[in-house]
Amino acid sequence: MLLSKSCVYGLRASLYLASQDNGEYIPIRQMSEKLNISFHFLTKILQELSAADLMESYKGPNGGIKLARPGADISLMQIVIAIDGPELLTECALGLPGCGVEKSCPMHDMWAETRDSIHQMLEMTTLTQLAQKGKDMNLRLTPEGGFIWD
Amino acid sequence: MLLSKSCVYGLRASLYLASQDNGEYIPIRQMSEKLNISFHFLTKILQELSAADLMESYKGPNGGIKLARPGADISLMQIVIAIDGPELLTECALGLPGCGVEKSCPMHDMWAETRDSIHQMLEMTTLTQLAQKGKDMNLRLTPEGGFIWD
DNA sequence: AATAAATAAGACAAAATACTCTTAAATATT
DNA sequence: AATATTTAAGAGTATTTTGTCTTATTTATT
Repeated sequence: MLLSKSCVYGLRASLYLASQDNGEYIPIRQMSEKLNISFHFLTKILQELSAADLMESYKGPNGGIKLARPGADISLMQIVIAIDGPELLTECALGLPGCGVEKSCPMHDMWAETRDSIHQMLEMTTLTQLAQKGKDMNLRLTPEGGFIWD
Repeated sequence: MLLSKSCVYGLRASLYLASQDNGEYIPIRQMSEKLNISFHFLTKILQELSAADLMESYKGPNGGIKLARPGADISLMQIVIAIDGPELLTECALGLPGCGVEKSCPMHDMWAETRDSIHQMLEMTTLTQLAQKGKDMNLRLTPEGGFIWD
């Protein structure tokens, strides 16, 4: 499993927000129902993203959550690091502490390559790119197969 | 985290065995001490690999475990699938069930590419290759930085 | 036959992750 | 001011993963 479940939920929520007409706050409850994610659990994840300055929340009626910046300025990498931390891109494939600093493990080089391609993928892709693609091609963002409208 | 801890332990043990003069059974206790992995936990993992016909065990004095086939005929992929299952190579990056069969998620294409490069890496690499590399270059297989001898 | 060395198997415990529930705080509306 | 709507926070539960411990079984050696 590449990403934790929390991280995957965070990505889906981010894409949901990036697909909305931006500016206004979206209630977490609405989003949790659309995306089929437990409301309280999603709230916690979004709090992490807010703490990382990727989202902003507002309490009270008409409150909710929104992206802190245009989706074009937020990469998938930033979401992943905010939730799962940087370990995916730093850890040894064989879990050996200090691998690479002095001695490396036998998988070091090949894993560095593969890790780079994962890094590239996450770094180069913005929320807006994927949101646009999802809208244009009517792709899936929910378990049921819908995007943000249905 | 790409691979589970069990899987990483399984890979390290496999590389340890592939680095030995082949043929004889290696006691699990010895291996667990060298690799700094809990003996009973490692035993369980090796049982999974035995069940997958990747290893063979023998009870009693002079017993232990060994590769069921030459290390050159066992890829990292086989170890990974035996322990973690095929999910890494089949699952949707956003965890959406049925992604790809009818509708795809917005990450589908890019994840398919990255996944392929992971697949390639694991499929193309054999235990013997890495064991040889480890011996030749005196690389790290233990937390302390040693290979199979020290 | 007895003993010792090894894996097999299963119960158990601890830790991490995933998820739920309750109460508090903020804010708009009436 | 009162009420309703929303996030914040923290306690609590469930599940999965990781790790430990005990007992049984197999087999070589004496």
